[in-house]
Amino acid sequence: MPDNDVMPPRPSDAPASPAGPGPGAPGSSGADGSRAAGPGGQGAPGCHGPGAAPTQGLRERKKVQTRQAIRAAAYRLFAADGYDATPVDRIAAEADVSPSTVFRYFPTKEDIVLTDEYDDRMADRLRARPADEAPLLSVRMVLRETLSGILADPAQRAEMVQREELVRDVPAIRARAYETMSLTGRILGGIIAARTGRTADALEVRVFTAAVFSVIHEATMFWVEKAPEEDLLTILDRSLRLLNRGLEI
Amino acid sequence: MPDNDVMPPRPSDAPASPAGPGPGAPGSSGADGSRAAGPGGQGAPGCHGPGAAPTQGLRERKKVQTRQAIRAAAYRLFAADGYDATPVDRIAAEADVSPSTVFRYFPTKEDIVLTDEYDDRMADRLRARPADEAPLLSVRMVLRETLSGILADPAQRAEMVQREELVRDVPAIRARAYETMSLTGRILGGIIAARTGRTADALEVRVFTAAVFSVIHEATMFWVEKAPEEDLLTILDRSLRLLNRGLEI
DNA sequence: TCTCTTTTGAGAGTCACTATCATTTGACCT
DNA sequence: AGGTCAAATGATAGTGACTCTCAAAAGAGA
Repeated sequence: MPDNDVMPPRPSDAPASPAGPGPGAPGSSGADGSRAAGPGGQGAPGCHGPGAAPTQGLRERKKVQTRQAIRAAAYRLFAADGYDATPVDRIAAEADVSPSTVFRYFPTKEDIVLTDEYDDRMADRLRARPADEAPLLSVRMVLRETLSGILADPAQRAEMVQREELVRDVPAIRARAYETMSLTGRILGGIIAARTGRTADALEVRVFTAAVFSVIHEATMFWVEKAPEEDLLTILDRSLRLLNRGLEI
Repeated sequence: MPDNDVMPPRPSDAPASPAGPGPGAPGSSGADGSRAAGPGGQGAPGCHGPGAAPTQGLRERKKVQTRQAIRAAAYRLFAADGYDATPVDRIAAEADVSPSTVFRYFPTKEDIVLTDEYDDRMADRLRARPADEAPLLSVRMVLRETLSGILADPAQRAEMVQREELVRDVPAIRARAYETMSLTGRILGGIIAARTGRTADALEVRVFTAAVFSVIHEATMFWVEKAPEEDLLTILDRSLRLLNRGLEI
């Protein structure tokens, strides 16, 4: 049975399994390969110089291409006509693939917007922090490391802003964003648990990750809604420090 | 222009309005009238004693009846066959109304499960707390007052457990639950803001409500998943105290 | 009982998604 | 080159949640 390398897990899978993420790694499928997938992003799929060894086989490169084409088409149409007014069929037409192919690459329309590639990198960075550091401080540092890279690159920054605007404006996307958040939270929870000698499903660990991610989300929303020119990192720092102060406001 | 008294606001409404809740109160429509709407709940729609004056006209009473019938039918079928395996048409048939009527009463299938009637009461109780009390303590007290009432009544408790189980198991419902949460958060935010001399959309206020509600949600999930016999109030207290300690774990 | 308004039901349509199957296409081997 | 196999694609036909519209039914008030 083929079971399609291309297909990430559906949100409606595993409806009643309280266990951690299954063998088929959730979150990012790592298949993207190149940054700057945004509209017009020319990226660098295999351009390590003229005549360099191709990164992978033709098949793999085409998959990355198709994925980016669909995403770029979608972002373009969403920006022009709005999310709800853009049927998947039109995205498929714009990306020059069949509707079925779109669903093969992205299990839901929302996932075209919400495929997070940062989770793995953040998890690695978190594991790299000293084990005796206060968990909340570790999170702040990791956030700083990860985001400063993204915000520095105009293309990545623009894509992030557009995505957060969609999160802000479209209920369906916002809803999935929460879900993604709590999934990422589980990864974080595992790391924090290991470090503080608890199990990942201990109440304290879950409360910690829920609060942290919810605050990160809210701070990001504040940023796109109210202060897009201000420094996101500053806003996040203010927010997480408030959390660290026990929410004494 | 009729504009249907029965119809609560859709989740997809107001896609780009960053302003607070509009004039048409979001959250609960207050149309339910009686508690214990769960399966078999006989409640007390107008039973203030034999021969007492009817609460309202026949029309209003029928609306409440229909609403409860749909909800009861849905809960029954969801428990028997599962949420995804139960089409709205079958709920309509079971409740003996047409499919269109179901959608007139509940804008989405998820809303059949997630109509919160507690928001208004909690908001009132929060406003009643002394203004100089620490916000987080106020929230804890309000939660205690509200929940102890619900948990004491077996019918209400059973309905709450069933609802939280659906939130736990069904991604679509969980997603809407987050949305409901952040909507309720806005109400809370308004009250906290007024009390601490800020605007409702100040970063500190938003971070506060986001953290609080997310923790309440996570603690409740912990309760249904891990410790349904334990006291929910104790779990919530532990969680909110951890939050108050600045998440030092 | 008559009229007005609200509520309901019926029907057709849209769109996100699923399942299936034949066709194409890159990968690998000789 | 040519042939074989597995994987990716496209076309087609569903299902199910919703939306819109309009005519019939039923409570409210005179």
